[in-house]
Amino acid sequence: MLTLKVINENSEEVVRKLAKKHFDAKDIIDQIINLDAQRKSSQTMLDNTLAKINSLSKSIGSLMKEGKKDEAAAAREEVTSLKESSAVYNTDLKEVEEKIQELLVIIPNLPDESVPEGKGADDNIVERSGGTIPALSSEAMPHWELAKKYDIIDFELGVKISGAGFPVYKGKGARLQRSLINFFLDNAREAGYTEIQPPYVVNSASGFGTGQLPDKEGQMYHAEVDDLYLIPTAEVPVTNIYRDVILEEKDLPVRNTAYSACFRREAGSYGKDVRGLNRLHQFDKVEIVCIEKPENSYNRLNDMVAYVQTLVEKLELPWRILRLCGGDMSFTSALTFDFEVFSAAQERWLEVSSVSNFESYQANRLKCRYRDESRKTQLCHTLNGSALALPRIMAAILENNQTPEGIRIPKALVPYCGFEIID
RNA sequence: GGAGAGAUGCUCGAGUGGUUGAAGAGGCACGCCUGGAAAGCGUGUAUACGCCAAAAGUGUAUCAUGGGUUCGAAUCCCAUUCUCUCCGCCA
Repeated sequence: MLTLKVINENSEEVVRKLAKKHFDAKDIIDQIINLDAQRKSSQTMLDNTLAKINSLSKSIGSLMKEGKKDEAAAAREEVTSLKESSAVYNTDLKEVEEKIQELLVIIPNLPDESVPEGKGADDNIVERSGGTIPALSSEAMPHWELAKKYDIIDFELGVKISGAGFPVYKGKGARLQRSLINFFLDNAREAGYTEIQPPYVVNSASGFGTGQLPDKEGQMYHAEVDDLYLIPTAEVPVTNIYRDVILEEKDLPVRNTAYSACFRREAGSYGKDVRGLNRLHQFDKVEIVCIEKPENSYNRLNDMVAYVQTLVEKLELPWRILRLCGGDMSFTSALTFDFEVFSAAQERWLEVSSVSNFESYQANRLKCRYRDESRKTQLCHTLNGSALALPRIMAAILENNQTPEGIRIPKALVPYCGFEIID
């Protein structure tokens, strides 16, 4: 969430920037500024009252020692009445703080100046692209048919065991999955990321820290008995490592990578988008998470994008990078680059990675700070990206590399798989 | 799951109702000392929010978390969470 400081000091800029996300912030910002003024005055009143109570209480102690019982009793009475008013101020303060919080939480992050105007996916800008789209024969099959033909992914079996969106990978399909995970983790490690194995369920404080709660509660699986949430991405546990943490400047940048299964309810999705591997309730992903000094965060973002590019290149997939427009960006992001690979039989671009700079928006929720040169604490910037999400990579590999003899495995993966072809 | 013990600052650790934001030790930082280092000596060492134009300063809150008792709570009471020990179960 945004800081009160930013809202108070740059309210016009905040409203202007949020317009790019098609969020009309004028009223909310005004409300917050008013509430914040109330908050300050309530706090001042409360503090002054408490200060009086404290000093009177102390004097009672010494009056009792000196045997001045009457004076002590008088002080006691005064404290009693002060306590009544302090309770009122305290209630006021809590109420106003809650209201501010409720409003802060519904304001999206400010988009960076470089974010293009636009309403939706059609307005995203292609930054660059590479690879070649293969020319497939007219008998080319989409990946869900290939999966059946070679018996490597069983969607119906997943329905039987769990439900739609929980495929069962078998034989070379399962091995290819495992190979991709190792390939991604090894590449990340070589690029300087520290490997983390996080929990796959998190508490609500973690869900709040990264922004899934309270607004996206319906998108997570919730184990109610223990009040734990299945993670929708490793971003949640890995970023929450740094919740309520003050880092030293020398600790930055933090660069972590983690593999996890990801669980998403995907309530409201339907149609061709969800066919086959295109959208699942459980899928595998390797994530990269960085924490940076504010002045370095956009360089870091570029590094992360460049790194993800090396992955799609090594996998020999046709790829493109999109700079998301204001209307297509996530709530919490300041700047996002999406990676898409072309799935040649479906003839569609599939999003396989989303790399974002959240600036201090997430860090403010997390209370992730660092001590700068002058030993002052200030909010870090957080960034993350998929590197990469497996199912759509799998879909593209299967479709793009299909031949009459079978499905050819990209060279870079062969050492991981132990086979060159699925036949 | 059952029984018991516990949770204090960066760490260890004292503190069972009244200048305790918190003794003492260690660590760390800076300074002195030294040719340099060690030792020694000295100083400093939380966070958040208010007040103040700002610095200086100062107020409030925080001794796991949330409530309660009291003029006053790290200290007493209740609930929750977590940790440890023993028993049970177990990949």
